[in-house]
Amino acid sequence: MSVTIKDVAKKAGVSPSTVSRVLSNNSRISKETSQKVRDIMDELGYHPNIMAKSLVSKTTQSICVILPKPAEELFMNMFFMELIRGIVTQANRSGYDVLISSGANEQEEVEAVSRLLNGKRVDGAILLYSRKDDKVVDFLQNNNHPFVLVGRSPKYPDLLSVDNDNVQAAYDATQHLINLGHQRIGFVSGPPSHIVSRDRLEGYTRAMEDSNLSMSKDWIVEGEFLQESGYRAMSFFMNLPERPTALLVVDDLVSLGVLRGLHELGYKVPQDLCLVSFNNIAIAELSTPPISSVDIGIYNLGYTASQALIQSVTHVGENQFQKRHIIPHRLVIRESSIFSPTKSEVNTRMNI
Amino acid sequence: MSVTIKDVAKKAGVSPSTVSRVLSNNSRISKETSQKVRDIMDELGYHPNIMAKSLVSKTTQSICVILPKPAEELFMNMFFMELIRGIVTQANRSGYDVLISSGANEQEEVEAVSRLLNGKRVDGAILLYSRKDDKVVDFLQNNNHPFVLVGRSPKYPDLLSVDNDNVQAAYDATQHLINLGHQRIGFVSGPPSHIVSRDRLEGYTRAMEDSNLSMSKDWIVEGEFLQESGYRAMSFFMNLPERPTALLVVDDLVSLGVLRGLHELGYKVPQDLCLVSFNNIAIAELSTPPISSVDIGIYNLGYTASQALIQSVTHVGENQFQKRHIIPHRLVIRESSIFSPTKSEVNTRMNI
DNA sequence: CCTCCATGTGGAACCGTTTGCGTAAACAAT
DNA sequence: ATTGTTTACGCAAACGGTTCCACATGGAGG
Repeated sequence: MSVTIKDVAKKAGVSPSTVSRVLSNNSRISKETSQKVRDIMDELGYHPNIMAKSLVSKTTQSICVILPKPAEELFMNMFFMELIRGIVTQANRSGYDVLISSGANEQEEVEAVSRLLNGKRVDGAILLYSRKDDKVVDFLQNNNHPFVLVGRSPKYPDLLSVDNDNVQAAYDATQHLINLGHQRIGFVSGPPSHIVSRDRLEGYTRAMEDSNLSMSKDWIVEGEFLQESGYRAMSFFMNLPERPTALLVVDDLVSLGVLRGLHELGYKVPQDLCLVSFNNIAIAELSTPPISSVDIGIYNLGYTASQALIQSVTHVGENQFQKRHIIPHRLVIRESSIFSPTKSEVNTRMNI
Repeated sequence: MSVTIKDVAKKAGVSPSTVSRVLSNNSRISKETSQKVRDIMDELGYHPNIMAKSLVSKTTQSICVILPKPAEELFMNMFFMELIRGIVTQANRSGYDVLISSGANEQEEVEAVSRLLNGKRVDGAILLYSRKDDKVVDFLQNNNHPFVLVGRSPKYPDLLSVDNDNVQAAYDATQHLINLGHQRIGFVSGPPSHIVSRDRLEGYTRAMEDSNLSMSKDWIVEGEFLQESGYRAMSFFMNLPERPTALLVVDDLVSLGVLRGLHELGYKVPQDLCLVSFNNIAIAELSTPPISSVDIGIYNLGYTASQALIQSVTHVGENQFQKRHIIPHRLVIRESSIFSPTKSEVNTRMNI
């Protein structure tokens, strides 16, 4: 049997209400009483029961985050851990706890979220928006539960969301390659159903157009967010009569596939082909050679998502705060796009 | 205002107790009443308030897992996500929720855990045991809260724990190299403060001894669980008058460093040096060449940890169940240790 | 016909907090 | 001396459930 507020009250010779008021030290309690109660609390090892507190306060001081389905596991592992770290750090700083949930399929996800939100176990949810259509989003909207999307959705334009400016990110990355003298730049995209693929493609296209560089359909291939897609894209590009001299790749993992393919065929990066990709997950730095990548601030995405959500649950009703949060990106240049002077080889990249 | 058990009771023309009994369908409620109540619940969209339930039942149906400090972030990202996935999946299957917590330092970790466990927000904790000394472990033990360790600890031998047989794992990996004909096998270890380094070193040593292969101190170098350590170890080994022909590496990330170093110096893997490492995180498969690695079943570690913890909190007092769970490992052989026939190069590995 | 037991349900206490309202005491102002 | 105001605290209801106990009903057994 653990020690309750009543035990403290009794031992201190006051009422439970007084102890409660000491706990939330905003009320008018005399210095002496307050100190005495605090001493007793320490002595007895009192810890307020969070469940009881949230029963009456009608707030749980916790949020949940929905893990995507196992199918997307591989792609998401590094990404998601970083995101969670950001979320948990921010949430804890605001005195909130974070609950992780998942479901084997969309239906299970909805059930899990329903149990958590409707059952008043959490105050709000963070979810990764991936597909164009999402039953979880629909559910949360219909029951108007507070939630925030990581990513953006054309279907739900004015939801609370945290995202990058992927168009600009792709523009910047492409511009980087153009500045290096490249004119024939290919783009390895993801599935067109993902908005992020489309945004990055758009940024790429704009940058090419702005520099009056020609593009053909051959310069653009679509795939999944998987290594194999990169491998296939690579062999497609390298078999072209006019090969590109640089590639913009939608995700680091895909880049890894490109890299492996090139390695197998005996091509060198960046000498034979330059590479820039997106997301800057750990493997970008760790691969051989390290991959230039647009850092999208995953931790920051999580941190900001948590912040936005908690703000919206604590100030429910007030509608004046920002809906869309754009996290800044930053191009991290590594060996895959720039010839490294530490290696004593002939730089042939400019002879294109 | 959400719908409560009383609303359901009133509308159904029964008492709250009856509704409660319908919810936990074990009591003696007539078929018709039960059905009627269920219908009303659906109609009203009733969801039991989890907080209220756990206030009286004194069980929260949730556990927490403590993230290690940011310092270990890099090493842990992929590992931890996989672990969490295992934990969450199992927990959800058992009707439990999982709460993620972290702290900037050990003191903060203790405070977080104290708040969660003493505040009765969670029923138990899962934690990664890393160092030889751990305030969190001490805290949990002293307040005898249910918890399970992922990893093993020589200081606390008979705690509830989930772990691999790292000695055997290293033995198997070494034996694999020996079977391939290697005689000069080096070992790149982690920090000796980590029990996992010591265990794997022991397995390596035993295997070498069992095959009557000579070892010198030069064959064993210690480092961190970082890429740089691998890089340094590589240059140490390659400068030796008598180089090893194969390396056993304590972690995939370290292997990546070795690989990069070899690549820079123009050496080929596995032709010039064979590599086997541990953990089999995603990068092992994705690197060039793919790294042979001992899969330690990270998901399974998490899954089992959750299972063990939940079992121990639901059957508290009963002391008869298993304390130490050993998760099986499995050597995954890839190109880094075996010459791949798909590549048309001369196999020089056996000419050692 | 009376008792007994099984079955189905209601009443009320309780879980550990918070909080609105009430009040006693002390002091200031009239 | 009476009234008003402030300060410090207690009482009790509420939050939304669960569960022990009581009670009514209806057959079965004697």
